[in-house]
Amino acid sequence: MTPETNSAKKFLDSYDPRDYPAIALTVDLVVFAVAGGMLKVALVRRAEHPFKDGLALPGGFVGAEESASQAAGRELAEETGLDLGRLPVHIEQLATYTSPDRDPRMRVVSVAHLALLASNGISLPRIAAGSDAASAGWYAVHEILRSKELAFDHGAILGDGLARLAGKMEYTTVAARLLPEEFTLTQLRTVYDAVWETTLAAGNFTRKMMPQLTDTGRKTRGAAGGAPAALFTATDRHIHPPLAKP
Amino acid sequence: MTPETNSAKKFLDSYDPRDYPAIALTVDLVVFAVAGGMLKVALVRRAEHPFKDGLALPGGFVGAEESASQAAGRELAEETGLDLGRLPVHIEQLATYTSPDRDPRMRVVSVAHLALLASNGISLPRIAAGSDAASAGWYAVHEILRSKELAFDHGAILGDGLARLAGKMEYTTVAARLLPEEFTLTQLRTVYDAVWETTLAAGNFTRKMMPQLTDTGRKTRGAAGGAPAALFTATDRHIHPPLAKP
DNA sequence: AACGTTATTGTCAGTTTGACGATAACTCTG
DNA sequence: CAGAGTTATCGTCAAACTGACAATAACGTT
Repeated sequence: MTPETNSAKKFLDSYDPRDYPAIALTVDLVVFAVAGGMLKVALVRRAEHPFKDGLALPGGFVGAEESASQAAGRELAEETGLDLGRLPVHIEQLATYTSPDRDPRMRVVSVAHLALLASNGISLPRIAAGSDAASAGWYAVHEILRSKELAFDHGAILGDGLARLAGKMEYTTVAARLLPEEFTLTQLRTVYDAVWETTLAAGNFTRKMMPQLTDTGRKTRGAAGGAPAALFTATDRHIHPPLAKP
Repeated sequence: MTPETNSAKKFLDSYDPRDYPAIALTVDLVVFAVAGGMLKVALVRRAEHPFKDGLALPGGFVGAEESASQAAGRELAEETGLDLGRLPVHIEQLATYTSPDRDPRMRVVSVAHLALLASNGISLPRIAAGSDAASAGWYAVHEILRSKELAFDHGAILGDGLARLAGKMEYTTVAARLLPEEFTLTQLRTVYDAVWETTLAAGNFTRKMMPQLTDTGRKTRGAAGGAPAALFTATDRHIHPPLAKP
């Protein structure tokens, strides 16, 4: 039996790092936010080869004493300049991409994470370019996916991230993580419309979601025309039965 | 900025493997099958320290030219002696475990995979112990989870695997991957009962699942009492609306 | 004060669910 | 070979849920 066919447990007992090609462990971030009725993703324009001047997901190296999720949080702060202490961000692991040739330089294993950034639905925080990036900004997700112009396998990762979010919104209240602590049902419906590229009926949406949320008792004031809307908060919860994507 | 805080892309440009601690990339397998009305998982008893004589998930090292999913398929064959060419097996990536101290010997990053082995629901193929294992066999999942006696973080991985399967069975027909190509509705219901630890009502289950499956036109023959049951096949499909777990 | 806009509630027909009974098609037993 | 026991499938019925609206109420603006 060759070393490769041994199990990892046995293998490790006689493992010498110098005998084997090094592996770089990284995280890539799919950072979503909603603005102007559209789902946006944070992308950086690469300053270096390969894929120089191409668009890529922000990401970075996992430190020796870190877990991937710790690295994801740290990179989110560093690479985009977002302050996690201030802004509430939801992060979860998405999937891991291990194809041996996904990076032409060496073997790079990337643990992709999905991050949901809370916003008011109008404006997004400016994001700063990280060390290797020429610039960074927010891009419309559905357009980017159709254009297929992301570096490395980041197009596939972005697609997986969107699928995860769209799916989870059917049976949980995650969509609320893209909104401020308190929000109206219309804001929440806007998130669904942005992610699903749909136009849900307001009345039915309210009837379905209302019981899943917590009414703060307060209402919006000074909206430009129209009745004031009730303000709700949400905790991550299962919707049962799910809200079906049309 | 320290090297660690650079993004991976920049980092790699000046990367020297010798400067950084090596990372072992492995796969762990959560192999499920149903027998005797219970959900079983394939486990090996460890022959070596650490966790000598403890129970662990089968797994192994990812080769230099392999992706994690390729390694998962190879290890499933090698570590358990199952012949994938013959037995139909469904494999999907589960999650990646990266805690720096999850293995006391060195940094081991493990990409866990979920594997569903088709069986007739009665007997399971004997599995052979891999190179590092004293023995290997099938264990009742729910009991193992309650006992919390798995090595490393394999208890958490097994729990995540079960949650993934249980959840996916609500809105897809994956459960059929634990059965032969052709199966009856009662067999399928047995899978649901085993995974969910429930007892679903036969009539309602039939009404709900029937339209999701393909009727072969054939029927079972020679069952020990009772009417013959129609034989169905399934392709991976969404169930809409989902079948709710009680 | 009238008007346009928006949030929320109400209505109603059609669908799905959960509980359970009825029927039909087998094997096994005496 | 005539029950008896089992099992698969279909039928029924009230309750819950959905999708498509209409109706009402509560604002800001003109």
